[in-house]
Amino acid sequence: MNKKITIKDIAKTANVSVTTVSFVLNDKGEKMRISEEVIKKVLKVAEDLKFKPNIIASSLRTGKTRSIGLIVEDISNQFFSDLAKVIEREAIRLNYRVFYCSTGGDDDRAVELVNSLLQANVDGFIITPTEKLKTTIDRLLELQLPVVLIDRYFEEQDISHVVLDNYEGAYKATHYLLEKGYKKIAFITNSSKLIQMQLRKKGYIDALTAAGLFDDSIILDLDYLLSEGERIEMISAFLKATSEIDAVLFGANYLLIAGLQSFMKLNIKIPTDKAVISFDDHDSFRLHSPAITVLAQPIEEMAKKAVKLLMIQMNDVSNHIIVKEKESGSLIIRESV
Amino acid sequence: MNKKITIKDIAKTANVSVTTVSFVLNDKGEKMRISEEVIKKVLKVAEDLKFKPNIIASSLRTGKTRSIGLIVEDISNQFFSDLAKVIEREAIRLNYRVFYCSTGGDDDRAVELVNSLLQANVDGFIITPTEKLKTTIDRLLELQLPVVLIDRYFEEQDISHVVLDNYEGAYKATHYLLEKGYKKIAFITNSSKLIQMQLRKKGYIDALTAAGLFDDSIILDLDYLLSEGERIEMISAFLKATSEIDAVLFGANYLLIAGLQSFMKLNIKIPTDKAVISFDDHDSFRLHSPAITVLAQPIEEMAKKAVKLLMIQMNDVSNHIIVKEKESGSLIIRESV
DNA sequence: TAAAAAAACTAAAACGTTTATGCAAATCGA
DNA sequence: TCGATTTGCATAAACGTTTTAGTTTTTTTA
Repeated sequence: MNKKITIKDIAKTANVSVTTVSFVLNDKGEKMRISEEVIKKVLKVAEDLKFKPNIIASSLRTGKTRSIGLIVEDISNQFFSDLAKVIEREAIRLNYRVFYCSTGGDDDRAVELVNSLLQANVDGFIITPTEKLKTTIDRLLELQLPVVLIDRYFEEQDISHVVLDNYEGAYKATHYLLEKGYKKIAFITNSSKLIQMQLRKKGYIDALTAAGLFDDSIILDLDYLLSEGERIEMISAFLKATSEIDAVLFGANYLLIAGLQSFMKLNIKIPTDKAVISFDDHDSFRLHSPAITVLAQPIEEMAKKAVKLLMIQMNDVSNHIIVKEKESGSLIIRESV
Repeated sequence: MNKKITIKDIAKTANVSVTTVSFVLNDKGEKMRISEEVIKKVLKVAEDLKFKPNIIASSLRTGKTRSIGLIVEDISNQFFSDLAKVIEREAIRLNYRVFYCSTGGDDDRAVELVNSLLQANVDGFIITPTEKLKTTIDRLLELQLPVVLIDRYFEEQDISHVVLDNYEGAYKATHYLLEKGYKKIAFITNSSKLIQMQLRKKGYIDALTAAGLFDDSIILDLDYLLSEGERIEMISAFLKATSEIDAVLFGANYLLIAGLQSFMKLNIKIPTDKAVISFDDHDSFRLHSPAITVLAQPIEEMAKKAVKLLMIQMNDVSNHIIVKEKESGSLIIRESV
């Protein structure tokens, strides 16, 4: 019906060239010495005709799509969905759209997603990397594409990232348990080689070692790809085998979600039988009785900062500015300790 | 460095025209009577040069972007993030990318998001509409754009949608409470005029009316835009004012999330003091003790069906095929009744 | 007063595809 | 055997922008 208005139509009705229209609409009117008068006329015509620029055409010419690719581990995990929500909001505010995808912790899938986003010509990436994604990310860096990692990074890779200060967080949480008099503190984590888990483990170990209470037999490593049922099984088995422990630190929210079910199954009472702290907050943890003490990540700040770092790279084509942000987590004390 | 390979490059090295290359790569070789021999040669060269088509250029010419817009109410609500996860997976499987956005229940924002996606030239929309989005969606229909609504729809609008059978679900849940002997059953809902809430309410009312037990003073309507704190306040006040009720049906997961905190505050025990059922499942509800009985939506099926209905419309340019799907919810009986 | 510089625009190429149209050579029909 | 088809490909226009390289007119300079 009412066919699309193009800058050609504007040019025609305003009696100027498309070049002029383009300059004006891109705010380059002054720089290109288009007269005040013409600028006003063009602007008015564009308004009158309700002109909406064709982003595709613009993208083809400029190579920019005003879209960013967001790759997280699992959108149905509240930590990531909260993160995604803020990132999306910030992006839209800056007139960027976001393509969202979940890796599910699968390396191959992650590589595919990167390739897919690459083909879609996204202008930049915000990525929660999987274990072996380093070389794929190296490729992006070689292509000079803006990338910021979030939640985790690779030690040997020079790249902008924003992560929790996992070491400090784990140390703080463990120390809090020690302070409260717990002595046999277990750590349930995933077997990921990724830095964020390694640092959490290190913070835990160092805090215990400092207190002379470290015992490496009470650390449980679970594969990320286990089903929830399997996780519950394995945690239950672990708890049975280590009945002497008096507190448990969980390395991620989905681990405690399984853990709580194990506790229920084994009829272990929190905090009387065992104290509990988890990384990452979650609706379930607030609502649980007793409410769970957590080491919460400042999601809003982290998301905002990630977008900011990405924009810095996007606006600075020549130099690849690298900023490494480490955010401090906050121990939210509730009733589980 | 290694500049982008285009079909022009392929044409040159294969000694054919770009037309031929385009035909071959789009599987139109046979139809366009390109010889077997040439087809093979072109394919080989494309492979050798590791050709990746430029989607933008293709989009500009064809008007198709192979992307869909997904607008949900709130990605950080588990119901929607679960939905989004499946939709994304299905879309990628079909070689579509998805732009994801949350309305936050805000009409103005929803309109903006639609416009933004429109400008991005998405090929189709999957939308959880807000209250006043009907006319905006009408616009999409006029533009002959594929649209499917999910979770809710407008009664007077002829459009594909996939929703829960909310009436049946509410009736089933209420009836279950009646069966268990509860007589004063309250309903806590949001004040949305949207059909899905109205049907839930109707199912509830009809079930009670059939049992001769309907009392409209024990329905609590809460505005969607209230903060969680305010919701807790209002639910608490309501529970105090209506101490005679012996069961509560919650119209959505986020309402029970507030409700559980009210129960805790008022020291009301489930299910001894009051029985509880909620729409939508949630990690917290499984983990809660007692675990909450819910009317769960078949998210996986709904998401898959939504994508399927969208694809039907996308592949059939001429006719706007309308399919209205009503999925049956399942009452997951746990310990809160 | 003529040459140089500045101001105010515009023509046309380019981005990488898709596709309508064209055209020569080979095949067919009568 | 000669016009009509069919086969097998190529030319070039088109999608809607952005941007380079002009061009014309006006103003400044010397």
